[in-house]
Amino acid sequence: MTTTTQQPADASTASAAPPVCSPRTAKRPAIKVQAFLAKLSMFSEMNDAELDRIADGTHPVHTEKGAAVFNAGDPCTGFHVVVYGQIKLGFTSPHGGEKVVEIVGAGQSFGEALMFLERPYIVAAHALADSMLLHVGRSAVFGELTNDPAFSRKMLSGLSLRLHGLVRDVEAYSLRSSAERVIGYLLSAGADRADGAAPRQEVLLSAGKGVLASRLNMTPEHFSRVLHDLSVDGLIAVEGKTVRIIDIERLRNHTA
Amino acid sequence: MTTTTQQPADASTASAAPPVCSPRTAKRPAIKVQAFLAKLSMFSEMNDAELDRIADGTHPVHTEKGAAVFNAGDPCTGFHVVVYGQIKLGFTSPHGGEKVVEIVGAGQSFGEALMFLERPYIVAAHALADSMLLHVGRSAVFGELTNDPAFSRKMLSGLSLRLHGLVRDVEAYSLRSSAERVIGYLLSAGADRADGAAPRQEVLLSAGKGVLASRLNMTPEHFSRVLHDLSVDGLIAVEGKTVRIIDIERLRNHTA
DNA sequence: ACGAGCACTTGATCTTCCTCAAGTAAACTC
DNA sequence: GAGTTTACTTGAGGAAGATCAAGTGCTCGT
Repeated sequence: MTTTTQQPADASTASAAPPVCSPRTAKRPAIKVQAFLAKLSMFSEMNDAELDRIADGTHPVHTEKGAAVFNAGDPCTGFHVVVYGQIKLGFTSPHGGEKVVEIVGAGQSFGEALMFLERPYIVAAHALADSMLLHVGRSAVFGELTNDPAFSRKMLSGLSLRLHGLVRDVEAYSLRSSAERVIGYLLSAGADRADGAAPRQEVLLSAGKGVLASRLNMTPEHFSRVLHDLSVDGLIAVEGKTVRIIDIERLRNHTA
Repeated sequence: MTTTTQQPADASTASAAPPVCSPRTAKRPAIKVQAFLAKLSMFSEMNDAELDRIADGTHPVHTEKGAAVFNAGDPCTGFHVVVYGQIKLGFTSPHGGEKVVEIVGAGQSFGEALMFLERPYIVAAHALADSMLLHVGRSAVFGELTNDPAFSRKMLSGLSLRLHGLVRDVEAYSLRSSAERVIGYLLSAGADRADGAAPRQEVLLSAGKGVLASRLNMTPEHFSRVLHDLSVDGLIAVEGKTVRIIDIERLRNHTA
């Protein structure tokens, strides 16, 4: 079953489906759902039949920049995978403030945990860029869980990894200064693409500075100042959205 | 629920406290381990044979007050369940600071996530009181996962719940003032025992104030001051380790 | 290209919370 | 039951980061 663009397989029941289904069926990038899913570690060991069943419970969601994928309080009917684009997950406080918890890019997924808890979302998801997601329905996932222990293991690993990341965030928020958090981000963002030993010298900021600042638990102003200070000290050079790391050793050891 | 002093339910036989003894050998009746495990939601649907296999991979761990169950960097060979006592999970920063991430009481478990990731611990676990734990070995768990989908689901739910709690913590740390975090703690600790609608009037602090302060991301001094201020405003009354909630409505709406 | 709007920067001030330093009360030893 | 340790409180001062208020420079739409 080589699928073309997937129809909202279950549109009848999925009244909560985002309103983004375009009237013109024609020219969306026709991606092969199974092929895409198979590349995710979560589904990597599945055979064709399983993949087909998952794909049956999957439907595409197109979200334009700035639009919400879901809001806090919405019921959770499955989880999302980013095909292309970028999504931010965050809280909005009653007093108007916002806190970005996670920035999710292509190939990453979000919302699994809520799916298992049968609770409404506590964060909102907004597109930072025009994005295409796949929504994988809960029942498809639950169906495979019951007969595929390897898949269960993958899901457990995925959830554990996320938990681990969150604990590391808590550690950073609690006992690291804002400058240290910025440095930590730069180093890890630089390490991402590092092939071999040395991290990259040029880091492309993965989102706007305001969004990153919130992700790092600080105001945009303060983020700007930290970047400025690091530049003055000759540790980095900021050119728009790219940061060149000048002295990685001193950056690692920096304390202030 | 969150009582500090816990009865050593069955310490009678453990007078000389043999540090480790297999559940199967006669000294500590095997039946007890299974019976205890069966009460945990994680294992609640298991049949006797499964429970026996889990119990086979389980051994008791006695930890006295102040001692470490494990430290950051230690390899993770399974997860722990608290039979009685109380354990704190936390980071120690290189500069001497400490941040308590979680306080774990009887009937609760910890360390599952690391078990799935095959990574060393990133937090340390210390006993806040003389405690007895059960260490459930990874291979016993993994064995049951492969042939019990219901168990997998339970583990996924458990992990999801923890993730959810952590996200709520991040929200609290990010967009709530310290006074709001204290109030949130008091209300949720009070809600624990609430049968019916109204939360309890008397809250027994689940740990020492210093530990709680760290859990809530503030210094002991600041925690003390917040409690003082709330007392002065007539919202609560502090008597040692118990806090009487005087005006719950105003407490809920308190901002500052 | 033009202006409009948005994202980012920079500066001045203010708040929250931490740090350091005693002091007091409760708990544990002997 | 006195002495010591540990836990908590209280006070004064300070530092990290937030807020408010203008700027400046980009991007984007027409």
